[in-house]
Amino acid sequence: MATARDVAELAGTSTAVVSYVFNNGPRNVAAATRERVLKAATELNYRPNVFARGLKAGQTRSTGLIVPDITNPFFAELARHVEEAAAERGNILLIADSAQSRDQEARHRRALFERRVDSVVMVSVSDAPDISDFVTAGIPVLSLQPVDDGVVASTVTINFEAAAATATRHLVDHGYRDLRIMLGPSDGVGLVRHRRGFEKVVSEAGATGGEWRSEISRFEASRVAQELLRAGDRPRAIYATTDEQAIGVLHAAYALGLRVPDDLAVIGLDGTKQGEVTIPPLTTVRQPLRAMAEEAMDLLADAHGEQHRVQSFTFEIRQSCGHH
Amino acid sequence: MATARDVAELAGTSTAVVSYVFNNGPRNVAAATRERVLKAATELNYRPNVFARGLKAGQTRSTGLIVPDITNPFFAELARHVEEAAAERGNILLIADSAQSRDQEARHRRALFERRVDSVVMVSVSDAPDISDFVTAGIPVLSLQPVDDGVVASTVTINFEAAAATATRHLVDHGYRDLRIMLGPSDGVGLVRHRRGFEKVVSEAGATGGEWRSEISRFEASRVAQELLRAGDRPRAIYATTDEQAIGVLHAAYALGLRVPDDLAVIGLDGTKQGEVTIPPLTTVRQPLRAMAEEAMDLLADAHGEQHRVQSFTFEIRQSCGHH
DNA sequence: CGGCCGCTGTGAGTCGCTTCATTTCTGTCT
DNA sequence: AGACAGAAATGAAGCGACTCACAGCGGCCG
Repeated sequence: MATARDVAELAGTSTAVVSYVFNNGPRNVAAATRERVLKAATELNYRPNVFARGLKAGQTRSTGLIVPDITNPFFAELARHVEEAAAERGNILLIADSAQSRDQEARHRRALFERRVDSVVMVSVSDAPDISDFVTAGIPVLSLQPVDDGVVASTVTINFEAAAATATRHLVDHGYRDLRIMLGPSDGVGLVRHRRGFEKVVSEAGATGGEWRSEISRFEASRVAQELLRAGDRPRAIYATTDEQAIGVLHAAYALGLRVPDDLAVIGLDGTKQGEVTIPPLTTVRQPLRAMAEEAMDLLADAHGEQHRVQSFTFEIRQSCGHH
Repeated sequence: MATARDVAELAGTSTAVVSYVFNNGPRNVAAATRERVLKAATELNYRPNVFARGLKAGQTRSTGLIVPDITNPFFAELARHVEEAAAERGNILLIADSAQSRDQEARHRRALFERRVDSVVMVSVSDAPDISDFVTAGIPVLSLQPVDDGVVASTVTINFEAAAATATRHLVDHGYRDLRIMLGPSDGVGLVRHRRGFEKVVSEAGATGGEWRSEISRFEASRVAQELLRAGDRPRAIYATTDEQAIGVLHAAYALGLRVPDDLAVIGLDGTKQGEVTIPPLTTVRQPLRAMAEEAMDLLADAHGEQHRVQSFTFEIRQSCGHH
């Protein structure tokens, strides 16, 4: 493995110059010298050793991403966007999957910390993740989901209350009077906002509401929804706070022989691409992942204390809600 | 951030001893001293600097994983299993998503190389990825999909020819006589094996075969399948060489008003969990991801030259093929 | 009682890169 | 031509952990 010294020797110069060339500074290098160095580097297939660099410079040009469940396509898409945004800014992204487990998440936090990532983007399994290690080490953390007060992290999110209200209003406006909201398992701000948006619209419309909780997985959501739909007072419409759960609801309806949207309207939230090819295609509130990822990386790069940004969502009407 | 020197001072000893304690060797440390060191380390929240360690030791206890498309749940599940297998062996996993792009894949290979991963697990976008950097640097590479001759990498795969034959035979045995295979876009050994297994069974049975090609995405697969199904000589059964494509076929049928399995039987290959909640649930050949991940990490740890291991698949019969 | 062995502990060199202080070079102005 | 400013290049000092050669210290044997 070639080192900077090898390159320097071949180019007839010093390691300092090699470093300046590869980092575009902090000193200037004459064009001719730069050429020689680059040529020598190519010839030797030289790559700066990340460890030596990280050791000396104290920064690693890497960002960590923690997602609660990489098998959920929403988080997979999110990872892709964050990766791209990081790459555009010259950073590499370390993706860590918590597999829905708080312990795994904690393990990953420790691993990222030890690898001295410059910053962390996270969607935690919980609403109040312990990020004190990062905070005391001065590593900025940004959450792409609302977090409880007391968690010192910036956030980039959509307005979930408005999102829930939009979806619910759409259902109400099209005549549905018996609705349910399917919420996630944890009890934080996120849940509160979803519920508020839903209930406000329901009560204004004088409709019937009600909530169900499920783990964020299509499998659990299907199980829970089957219970719900088998019960006597089956609702006519369900708003699920994630697409993953909405897909479970679609399957539950299928399993029970109910037709969507004729017997049951379904709306999700997230806006993954796969909503286009569910059966039937899923009406959903789309989070602007690309823009959120960009803004996240920008905020982390500047890192002027805690920031909270709200991005706007779009409502994608497809067939599962019955009115397109 | 506390260093070994800080710990040593607090414990009244030298950095060498701190190192011996944290690595259990290579020198012995008296029990009393070890205690003092551990206590000091806890007090200072000391973590060995990964970069200093990696620089000196030349190994990083990290493995890279390159997948062609993390939004494909099969690869997401694969990533999770490989991550677990790596963690059990004390390694951390760096996940890289090629996003179906050869360029991205090349970029990730470079990034992993620079980060001096000890080994690489990959599923390439192509059948003959250029892994010469790793090879010349002595970093072992293992592919979880068959690769063309000339690629110096170990492999852990199932027998695709047998898998295709099993699925096809199931269709033939249940009376289907007009079949199609949906293959992926690239032209390597993988494709050849799938095709061979399919065609052998088709011709033995005197049935009608035929092949279609599609990108590995449910969206493209749906588009391609809609063309296929709209044509005059619509087949009665389709075997897709990935679940992702099979799901696209399911959607294509839905979009055209065909019922699965009554009008069209569908079988996939991969065996992701989500096949349980597709509409209808998907019959599929399951790859033993957990076992494959374990064996992959074991082979990479021992790294005795190129190895090729074949694992056994299972055939999961659900409703999409019409006979359960 | 001297010599030697084995067990602990220490100091310093090393990994490859970045960067600062310093030297060397180039070219312009008087 | 001499002086000098500014640019370019260099050498060397770290960054933090690992590890080797070596020193200190008992204890045991002859």
